[in-house]
Amino acid sequence: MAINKKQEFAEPELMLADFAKALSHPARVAILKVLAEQKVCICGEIVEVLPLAQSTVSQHLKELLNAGLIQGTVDGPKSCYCINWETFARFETIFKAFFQQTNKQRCC
Amino acid sequence: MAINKKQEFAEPELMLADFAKALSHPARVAILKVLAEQKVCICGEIVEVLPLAQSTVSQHLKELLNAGLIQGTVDGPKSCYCINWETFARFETIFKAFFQQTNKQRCC
DNA sequence: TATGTTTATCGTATATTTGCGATATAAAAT
DNA sequence: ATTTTATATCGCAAATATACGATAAACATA
Repeated sequence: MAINKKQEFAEPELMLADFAKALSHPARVAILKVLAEQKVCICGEIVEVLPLAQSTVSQHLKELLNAGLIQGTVDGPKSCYCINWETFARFETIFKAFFQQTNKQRCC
Repeated sequence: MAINKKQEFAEPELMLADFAKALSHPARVAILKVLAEQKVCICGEIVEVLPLAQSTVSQHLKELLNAGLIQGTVDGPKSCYCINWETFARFETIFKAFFQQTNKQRCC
C-alpha cells in the first residue's frame, strides 16, 4: 500500500483491531489454548506441541507479549509464559460495548 | 515464508483465527461499528464515513462478507449491508469455550 | 573454565495484506 | 438511446506477516 491509513482511525477501533490481530493466526490461538489449559508453560514445551520451528514460536510468543495477552518470566535458562486474563477481560468489555446491543435488527 | 503451515492446525483454532483476522483491521471494525449502530447501511454512506477510497472500502466489505460477519443485498444500483448477528453469537460461543475457564490461575 | 541447554534475535526469502486508480457492470434517470 | 449514479473488480505498488536457519545470549553443569 502506498500509505498506511491505520492511524486515521479512532482509538477504540485501533485497540480492538490490535487485539484481533494478535488472535488472527492459528498458531497464536493454539498457544493461548495450551496456556489456558495450563498443560504447558515453558517455551520449549510449547514448541513441541506446535508444528513450527523454535524461532517461529518465539516470534509468535513475542507478538502475544506485545499485545499484552500473555506474560513471561525468566526461570533460569527457561522462559515461563502464562495468560494475562486482565487483558482478556478488558477486551471483552470493549467488544461488548461495540457489538452487543439490545437491538439487533437488520435493515436488509 | 517458505511454506504456509496454517493448515496444520485444528479446525477450532483455524475458525477463531479467521474470525479474528476479519476484525484485525480498524477499517473493518469501524464498518461493523456503524452497521451495528444502524447509522448507515448503504455502501456509499460507509465510504463517506471512512478515510479510504471507494474501492478499498468495497474490498473490506468483501472480506467481512466472506467471513460471514455481514450480509448484503442489492437495492437497485445501491448495496445495503447489515451485521450477521448469528455469526457473532457463534464465535462468542467458540471464544468462551476456548478461554473462559473457571480456573484462571497463573503459573508465573 | 569449558560445554551443553534453552531461548531470543537477526537476516532473509516468500506470501499475504493494504490501498488506490482505472475500468467494468448494472440500474436509474434524462 | 444516452448519460448519470453506485458498486464491484482488476492490476499494480508498497507494506506487513510468516517461516526458518544461523547465531547470540544467558544460565546451568561437568
